[in-house]
Amino acid sequence: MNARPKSDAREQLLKAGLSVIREKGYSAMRVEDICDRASLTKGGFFHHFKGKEDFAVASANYWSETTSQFFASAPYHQHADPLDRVMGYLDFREAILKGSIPEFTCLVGTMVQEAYETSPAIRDACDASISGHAAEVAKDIAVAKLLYAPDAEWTPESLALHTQAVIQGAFILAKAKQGPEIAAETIDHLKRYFEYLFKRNCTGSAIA
Amino acid sequence: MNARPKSDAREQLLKAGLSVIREKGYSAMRVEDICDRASLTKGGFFHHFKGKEDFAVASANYWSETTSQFFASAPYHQHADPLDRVMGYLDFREAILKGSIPEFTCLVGTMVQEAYETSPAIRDACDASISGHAAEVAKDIAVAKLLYAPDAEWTPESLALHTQAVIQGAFILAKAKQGPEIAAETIDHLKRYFEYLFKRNCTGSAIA
DNA sequence: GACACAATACCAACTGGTTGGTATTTAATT
DNA sequence: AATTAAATACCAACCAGTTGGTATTGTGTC
Repeated sequence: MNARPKSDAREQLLKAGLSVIREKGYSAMRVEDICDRASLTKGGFFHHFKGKEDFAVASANYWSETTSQFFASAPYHQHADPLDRVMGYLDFREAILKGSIPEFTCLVGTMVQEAYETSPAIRDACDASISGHAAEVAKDIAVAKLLYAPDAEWTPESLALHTQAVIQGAFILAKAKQGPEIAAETIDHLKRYFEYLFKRNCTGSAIA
Repeated sequence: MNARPKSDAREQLLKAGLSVIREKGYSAMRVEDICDRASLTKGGFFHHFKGKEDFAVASANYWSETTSQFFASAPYHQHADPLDRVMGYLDFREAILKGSIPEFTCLVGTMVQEAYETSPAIRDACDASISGHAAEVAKDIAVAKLLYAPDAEWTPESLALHTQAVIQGAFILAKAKQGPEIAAETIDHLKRYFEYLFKRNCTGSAIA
């Protein structure tokens, strides 16, 4: 049996990394912080990872896996209409702004700010995570565009990346202002932009 | 003579801080990095600042001063029409995405991500910087709204903060993707949103 | 204007706690 | 027996902050 319990210590370490890095950032994270939270000693940590940077890359990849599963199982995918799926995605992003700030903010958005100049490996892993998620969103946007805004001049890819930028920026504001309220407001603006783009504007309903 | 050169060493230190923190972040910044770039020794550093955290707060405040002067002297203020000033601001934000990434990205947006949990003093200084700048932008937005969208349901304050969120998020994408191009694209989306909000839409011109 | 005196600005060397990483050993699994 | 997983103990480098001292500048006093 259990040919691959695969020692869940590694996953415990990665889970610990997600929370520590989102609290303190990558540089301020100490290897011992991770070990403490995972109830492991340093010897164990260095058995599973080559070093701190290697761990950060693994954390970004683990983040990509867990978040893509999380979004893949989200309810908005059930809508038949692609625009409903897109707007459902935005509603979902807003709805999950719950709990403490480290709980709802983005690991890779935090980490890339610290490591983009000093660690190409970390930067690439963060970029892959953000761009990969954006590409998923872009799929629904592309189909919705064909249906509702076929002649618009923007591309689905750039709109999906813009969406990620808004969300990342919302997290920065949430951190500065100590709460998710402003983040939700900025996603509201993004939703209004989407409504305009997909021609639910010009009916007079959106503007008072 | 020169009763108060006021020792420009302090300002040299602060200037060094702006570049080092934008390159490596706050935690990875070493006091000696600052000293090296300012051609000073550690003794000199600790003469001017109580410690690293105190320096970070001073850096955020220095950033607020220099950027507010920079934006105050920008050409877009000369427009008579408030909406022209608002759109000019966005054009200006896009136009200054030049040079290397540490040169055009935001000090306080970077720093608050690292320090929001661990240093209330730094967080507050970063928040004051972002919110203060947003408040300046909100002034023109408020006047433009009265003229062009008086009944719209959004507030000038929330739109100004949304604008800062987009810009901060654009910086994160620029860091992940190693260049300003995506940042410019996301500001293009923001400009399109503003055109919609201020009723330059509904003419069919924006959408092919 | 000369002198004492005090404050400012800065430097070079040092300290001590922190921390990423290693070497060695022990326990479990196959 | 061999491989993997994890613990204990340790090290060397790093780095924020300290100390003690030296120029330089400003200020009050005679």
